[in-house]
Parts: sequence; structure tokens; C-alpha cells
Amino acid sequence: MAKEYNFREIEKKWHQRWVEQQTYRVTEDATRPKFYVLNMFPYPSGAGLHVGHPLGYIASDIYARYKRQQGYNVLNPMGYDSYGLPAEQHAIKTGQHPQISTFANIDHYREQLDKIGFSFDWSREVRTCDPAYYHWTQWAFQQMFQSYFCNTCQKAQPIDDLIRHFEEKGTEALDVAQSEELTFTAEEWKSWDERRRSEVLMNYRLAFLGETMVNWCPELGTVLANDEVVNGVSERGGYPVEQKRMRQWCLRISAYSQRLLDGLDTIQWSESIKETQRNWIGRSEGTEVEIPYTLSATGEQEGSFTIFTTRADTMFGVTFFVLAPESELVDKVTTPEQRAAVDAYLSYVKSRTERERMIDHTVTGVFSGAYGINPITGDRCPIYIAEYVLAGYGTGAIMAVPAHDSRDYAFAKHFDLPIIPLVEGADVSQESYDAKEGIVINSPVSDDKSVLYDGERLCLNGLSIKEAIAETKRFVETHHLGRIKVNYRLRDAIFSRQRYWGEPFPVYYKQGIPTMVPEECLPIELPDVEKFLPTETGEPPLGNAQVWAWDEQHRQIVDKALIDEKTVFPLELNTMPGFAGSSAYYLRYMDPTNDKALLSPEAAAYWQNVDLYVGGSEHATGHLIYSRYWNKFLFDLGVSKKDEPFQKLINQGMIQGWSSFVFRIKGTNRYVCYDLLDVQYDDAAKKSRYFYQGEEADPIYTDISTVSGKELDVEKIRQWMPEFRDAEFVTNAEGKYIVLQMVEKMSKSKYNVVNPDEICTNYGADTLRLYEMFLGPIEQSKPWDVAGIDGCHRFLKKFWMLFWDKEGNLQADDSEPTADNLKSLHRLIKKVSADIEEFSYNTSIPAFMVATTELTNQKCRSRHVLEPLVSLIAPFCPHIAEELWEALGDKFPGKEDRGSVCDAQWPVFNEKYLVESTVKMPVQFNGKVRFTLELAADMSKEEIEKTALTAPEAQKYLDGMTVVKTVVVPGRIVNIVIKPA
RNA sequence: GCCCAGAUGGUGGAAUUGGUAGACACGAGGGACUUAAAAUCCCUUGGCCUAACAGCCGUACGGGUUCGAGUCCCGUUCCGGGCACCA
Repeated sequence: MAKEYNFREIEKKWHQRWVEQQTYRVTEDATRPKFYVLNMFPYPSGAGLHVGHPLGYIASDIYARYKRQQGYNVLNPMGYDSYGLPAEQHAIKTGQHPQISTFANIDHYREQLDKIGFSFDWSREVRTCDPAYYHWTQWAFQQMFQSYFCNTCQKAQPIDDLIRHFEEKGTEALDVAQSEELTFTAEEWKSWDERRRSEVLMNYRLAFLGETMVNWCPELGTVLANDEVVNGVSERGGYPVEQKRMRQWCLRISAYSQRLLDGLDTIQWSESIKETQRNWIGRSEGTEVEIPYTLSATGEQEGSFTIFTTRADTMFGVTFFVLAPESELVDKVTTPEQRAAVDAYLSYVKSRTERERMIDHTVTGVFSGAYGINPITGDRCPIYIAEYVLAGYGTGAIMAVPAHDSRDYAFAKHFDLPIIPLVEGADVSQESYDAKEGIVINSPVSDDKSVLYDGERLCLNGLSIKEAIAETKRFVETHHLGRIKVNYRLRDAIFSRQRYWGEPFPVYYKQGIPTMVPEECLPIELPDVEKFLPTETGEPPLGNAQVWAWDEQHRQIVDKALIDEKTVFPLELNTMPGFAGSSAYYLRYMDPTNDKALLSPEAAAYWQNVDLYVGGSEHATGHLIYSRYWNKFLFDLGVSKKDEPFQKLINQGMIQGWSSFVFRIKGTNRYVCYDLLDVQYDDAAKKSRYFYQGEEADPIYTDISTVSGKELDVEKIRQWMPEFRDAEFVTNAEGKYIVLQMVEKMSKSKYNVVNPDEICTNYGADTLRLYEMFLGPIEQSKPWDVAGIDGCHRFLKKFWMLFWDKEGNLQADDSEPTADNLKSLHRLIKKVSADIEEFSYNTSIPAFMVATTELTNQKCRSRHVLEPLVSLIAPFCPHIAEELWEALGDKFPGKEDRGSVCDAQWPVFNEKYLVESTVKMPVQFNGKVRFTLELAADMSKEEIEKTALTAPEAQKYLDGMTVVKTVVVPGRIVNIVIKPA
């Protein structure tokens, strides 16, 4: 009887064994090099784990196991990002506390994860909603509150240093990150009371209360960060978002713009993610120029304003100026005659939502009545107010150069303003010339159209645009007309959410002044509430808490009834956003149970940062920016030992699901087969519409379990949902009901979720692991398709059979391997090692299949080949590897104590087993003949040439020929070009 | 509009980074074993022309470099992603 590959038994056995022996427990070990592998931890949703989740986990698990076999001390932890909106919305609907559903979901996730055989060290698990964990989220927030950012040293500094500076010099010689530029003296500072000082300091703190325009989502009842808003609607739920002015906690992430940008050059991330982050940070180096203005075409100067431009070279093409409607200057420059028109325009702008402004780009604007004086030409140009200029970027004022900016061009055409081209050969009669390429013309050389400064006038004729920009910058700086300025698009992160299920702020309000709860009293624990919606008075849900205040004397939360007393203060009612808990969790894994610090200096020094981080690219402008900011801040404090948290990043693609649709005729209970429908594309609605005999039919999702192939199982759908029980199904001529199938993101609401449990049950975890890797490159998104899974399972059976004879006995022996055996083995070692390093596991699997077939055909028995083979497959399929490793150990006495296969040494590749000389490809051309030899690697160029020309295989080509030339391709191949003698 | 990444059989995808294009798997077709089915195994499978051998064409399209191009360079088309009245 042949020994069967009984994966159920094998996997069960090893899951137990790993738990008993704590195989994956990791401790700091100074004698071994560390390696830190990390996955983005999951949000435990009610739908459970689907086949997309494990993709990244398997990929990183393979890498972790591989590194461990190479002798590294590998940290490979897992945890849960367990605060979030779905749990809260579930709670609002059902009244059940979000912790109950969250914990239930976590248990379910854990059960599913355990089936797949990961090498996670579960003793290091973290949960963001655990007070012992969010203690340190709160602590980090407090540290940010107590810090400001010094621009000169590009580092966070204690706020006390800044206070000392104010006491001594006011704002003199201050170069720090700030919300707005304030100017005051030391005397003024000293004269202010505590409340005023507190407000002023908010201008500098890294965590600060700010009056800002926020993305308010009425449907969700909370504000959202910029990355949580997509095309004017909320990322979650797709609800409309409006702009609202609110007092919110913010993080001064913009202070770190330059460091966030520079850091990208030091990490191994995909170019596309780095590029996305660069776009998001949006550095632009330009020039600020002071523009004096007058209130009439001939009048005296009334004041000045500052514009920002990246195209300083176009100063000679300015024909008007534009202010953002929200700019404070609008009021100053509006003349009495234009007042009514300006007010009308401002109220029009106010009436428009952010979304309307984003979609609708029609030209609007109004003349202010004032004129700006171009400091280079001395020209007076009208000042307009228009919504195409944004208040939040640069100075909220621009110089308009219609010839070379398409937006200015559209505006100039609409208001019939002059257009002056400045680039040789640029035709601006139909559209502007925006490119930064060409030779500059039209700058006056000596006439009165340019202003002399200290005997110098700006002249750019003949320069390239890039040279002209540099020259203008120099001119502007030398003559104090403005300054070189770097702007960033990155906005500060809004850090308050009007929700219940998040980290509470460790902040109370003492006579209205925001005050930090003392560090030793942390964490401030999330209180129980009865209702998870905002209070009747519109306070966030925490306002529903019975006990939610701070008594400074007792330093504890006291009864709400005592709040009127002078010594009792209200605590902050907002909670922190989702990214708070996920911003530093990788540090906590290094020392997860430490209750004295976020992590000990020893743990930080050993583990440093994450060597390999695996997760989806959808976090490019969210988590992956916030974490980098958070880590840089902690690095400035000395808590984190590396400036960048994630050295190498791999973005696994999404596994999509196949959604299936049936079609219900409007207003009926009849469902029509997809074949029978007319499909029309509705351009306006940007979707397809379906018609059956003139009647419209709506696509309705049906569960994947009700469909096989493209055919609907009518009985199954009737049982699945009551609404289908009595439905009528119109089938096609063959009596089949065909559904429409589409590839979409896997989601509970689309009924297209495939769950890994079933595959584990039917094929085993090893097959699942192998198959998920085989599906295609890790970084690519691809639809889930079970069709190929049999192939992987079949391979594992073949692999298994390599080790057992027909009677079910292990057939390994001590014999010496043949040259063919070694060649097959070493080719595999080379391929698999290289693939793991490059994360192209999908191509390793065919290599395993080929090697297995070869060794089977060679009837290989030698344990000197079979043992390394088991080591090689161990990272991919740990269960089968353990079983075989154990069996091999039993067979060869004295090797019983060699432990788990995850400590088996990774086989070392030796090229000498591969090498042989072969003629590669004789080709004729131009009367000559060329052939190629593959040779050993470790020869000198001369040796290779000599070997090639004397190789027996070569002689039949060389006979009667003259060698024209030989070309040695480094290390491997020789091209020999020959012609008849 | 700007930036980034792509395009290879019926399908997912290989190709040692410039060296026999299509590995491996799926699907399809044919066969063996079997009362039958499952399981397993073997053969064929890019296109065209062939009875067969052979031959020709073929990596989105058009050029170029090279003894040699899926790979490098220039241009075009199409798909995906990011940013976007950011001056």
C-alpha cells in the first residue's frame, strides 16, 4: 500500500506540535542577526478572512521562514487594528457594545489564520483597542503636544525651549514650523495671561488645537482626513463631504515635509508608491515676490501683497493679478465702485460646495478695482478675485501669465485681457504654452518697460527657461523684491473624530484651557456608554458617558454630577482617528508587554526597524505617510532608533472576486437570463442599462455559491434569499439561466467573498499557500480563480511520493547522489533562493515541479538530495516539510534531535554542479556561422575563450573555418563568429 | 493636463536581465487502465502552409541600434494607477 499524502492529519499534528513546543516564539538574541518581517495588521471585520488577506501573510511568512533557515533571529508578529467605523456602526444599529463584536471577529480571524500555518509569534499580539496598547498612543500624542519643530535643525524640540525663547526674544530669529507667522516681543509674551499663551503656543505645537477648514461628513457625523476623502465623497460609504470651519486637534505633519520627502531616497519601496508620496507631499520650489498695489490706475501706492510663482521667468508676461476669494486682502483692495460686484461674487463662491468647485471649472471672477505694480516692468495690472486661485496654497495670490499658464489663459480670454508670449516660437493664439522648454524672448533690454535696480535691469532674452528662472530668482533676491520659497502641498492631519470607538484623548479642559492628563495617570480608558450616537445637543458620543471628567486633585475620573465643582474638569469628547493606533504598532511588537514605556531602549536597539513590510498600496497616502511621520517624531525623541520605520516595502495586489448578477425587470419579480438582454451604455450615468423586450431590468447581486460556471442554480438562489423564493426565471433557448460576471473588489455586500477555510479543508493549507503564490506576481491584482488549484495539489502529491516506496516505506538512503541528481537540486536551490530574495515566488513553484519530476524520473533516493529538498520547500509548505523532516530524522539514527524544519539550514548553492559545455545555437548569417558555448563561471576571459575554441562540441563547427571574433558574455556564454577559411 | 507602471497563446503567467520566446499550470482535444466512475498516467495544443519532413510568420503598432531585441533607444496607440484650477 502506497503511503497517502494525508494533509488533514499532517497539518493537524503540526499545528498542535508548534503550539506545544512554542516553535515560533522569538526572544532578543544578541548572538544572532535580527530580521524583522511585518504585515499590515488587519481590521477584524465581520465578514471574516477572505482569500485576499492571506496573500500578503503567506508571502511574508515564506520570507520569514527563509530568513530563519538562513540563521536570522526573525520577528514575525501579528495583531489587530481593532478600532474602526464598521464596529461602531454595527453598535449603533444593534446597541451591542463594539468591543463585543470586535473581540468575536478577532477570535474568528485567529481561528482562520491558525489553519494556514503561519510562523507568527502570537505572544506578541497587539490590539489597538487594548488600554495597555493605546496607553502609548496617548503618550505619543502628549509628546507631540509638548513639542515644536525647529526648521533649522529639522527636528522636534521640547516646547519649553520655545517658551524660553519667547521669554528672552519674543519671535525674533525664530525659524520654526507654525500655523501662521506671528510677531511679538518678549515683553508682550510676558504680559499675556495663561489662556493667551496657551493659544499662542497652539500655533507651534506638533499636536495642536486648530481652527481649520475640515472635511465634514454629515452622514457619518464626523470629520475626515484628506486621504479619507475621494472625489469629494467619503472613502467609506461614499457620502458627500462638505467644508466646515471647526476647532479640531491636528498633527503638524507638514513640518516634516522635507524629511518625509528626503527619506524616500533611503528606503526600498516601489517607485510608484514613492512617486505617489512625492505627489502627495507636493514640494515646489518657487519665488515669492512683493507686489505693491494702488486703488486706481494712476493713484498712489496703498500697500503690497505677496505672490508665489514657480515661473519667475514669466514676470514680463504678467497682465493681471488674482487673489483667492478667501484671502484677507480682498477686503483691502476692493474699491467702493466695485464693492457690490465683489460682494455678489463672494456670496456666489460661498454657495458652492467643494465638490462643485472640483468638478466644474468654468471661468468665474470679478475685478477688484485695484491695480498691482509689476516690480520688474513697473506696469500696473488689474487685480481680480477668482475661485481658481486657492487660499490654502502659496500666499493665496498669484501673478497671471496667460501666455504660459492654461488657467490664466482661459481667464484672460474670458475677460479679454492681453496675452504676451515670452517663448520663441510659441503660438499662443489658440492655447497657452505651458511647457518649461524653449528660449526666452520679449524681455525689454533698455527701454522704459523695465525698472532699474541699483543700475541693473532684468534681461532674460536668449536664455533657456530654466536659466531664466534662476536668473530671475537671483535678481529678485539681490534687489530685495522677494525671496526664494519652498511650498508643500502636504496638509496637517486632522486628528479629532466625533466618534465613540476610538482612542480617547488624554486631555481635559481647565477653565477652557486644554491641559494634558499627567503621564503617570495614563491610559485614559474609553468609558462605557449606553448610546453610540452623538448626544441630543450634538456633542460627540462620549458626551453620553455617565462618568467622563477629570478631578485634578484626585486625579481620577469622577461622577458627572460633580462637574460644576471648581476642581472637576471636562475631558475631551472627541476620539482619535483610525491611523492613530496603526502609526507605531510595529514598535510595540518589539516589546509588547512593557508597561513602563512604549518600548525599552534594549528592544529598540536590537530590533531597530522593520526590514520587510508587506501590505496593500491603497495605504500610500494614509497609513504609510502617518507612520513615517510618527516614527520620525519618535526618532527625534530617541524612542525609535531609525528615521524610517519600514526599510523595504512590498505591496501585495488585491485578490478580486467574481461578482455575479441576475436581472430583475423593473417593478416585477421576473428575472431574465443575461443572454436575452439588450445592453446599452448610458454615457451620462456612466453605466450600462439592460432591456428585455423594451422593459428595463436592474442588475442584482447574487451569491457566488448560487452560480456554477456562468450558470445560475435556480434552486440554490431560491433557498439563499426569501426574495427569490417565488421569483420567475426566464431562461435562454437551452433552458439555462446565464448570469453576468464581473471582477470586483471582494466585499460582503457584493456576495463575492471566497473564504480560505474551504480550501484548507479540501486541499490543505500547504496547497492554499502554494496556490496563492502561484496565482501570479505578488504585487499584481488578480481575480480569484480556483481552476488551477488542482495542479498545485497534484504537485504536492508527487512531491510526497518522491519520498515513499510502493509499500509506504521511506525510501531515502545514504547513497551518493548522481551528477544528474545534484544538477536538478542545485538548479532548484539557485532558482528558489533568487526568487525568494526578489519576491517572485510564482516562478519558484514551476521550478519545484520540474525538479520533482526530474528527481522522480532519476529515481533519486539519496538523502543528500532529499534533505535539502525538504529544506527548500519548508518556507512554502511547512506542514509537509515538517512531516518529511521528521521521517528522515527517524530513518537516519543520530539525527533525531535536529528539531523543527524551520531551523533546517538553507541549502547552499554550488555552481559546479550545473556547469557543462554545450553548443547553444548555431546560426548562419552573411556567409558566416556563429555558435555559442555555455561554460563554467569562475574562469578568466582568456580561459573561457581558449576552452570554447578547444571544446569538442565546437570542433565540428570550427573545421575548415576562420575565427572572425569571439565575444565573451560575462561568465557564461561565448559567441564565436566564424567564416569559411 | 502632469507623473508612474504596463501591453507576450484560449487563460494565469515564464524567459538566467541582450542569447533557441511561450517554462509551469489551467482550459481544450486524443489515448491507456477500469463493468463504470473517481483517481492516476501518456500524447497533442501560438498562427500559416504541408500527407510528412521541412519552411515561413509571430512578444500592441511604426522605425532604429546590434552578429542577435519580448528585453535597449526614438515615435504612436491602448489599458491600469497616482496627483490635479497646487500657479
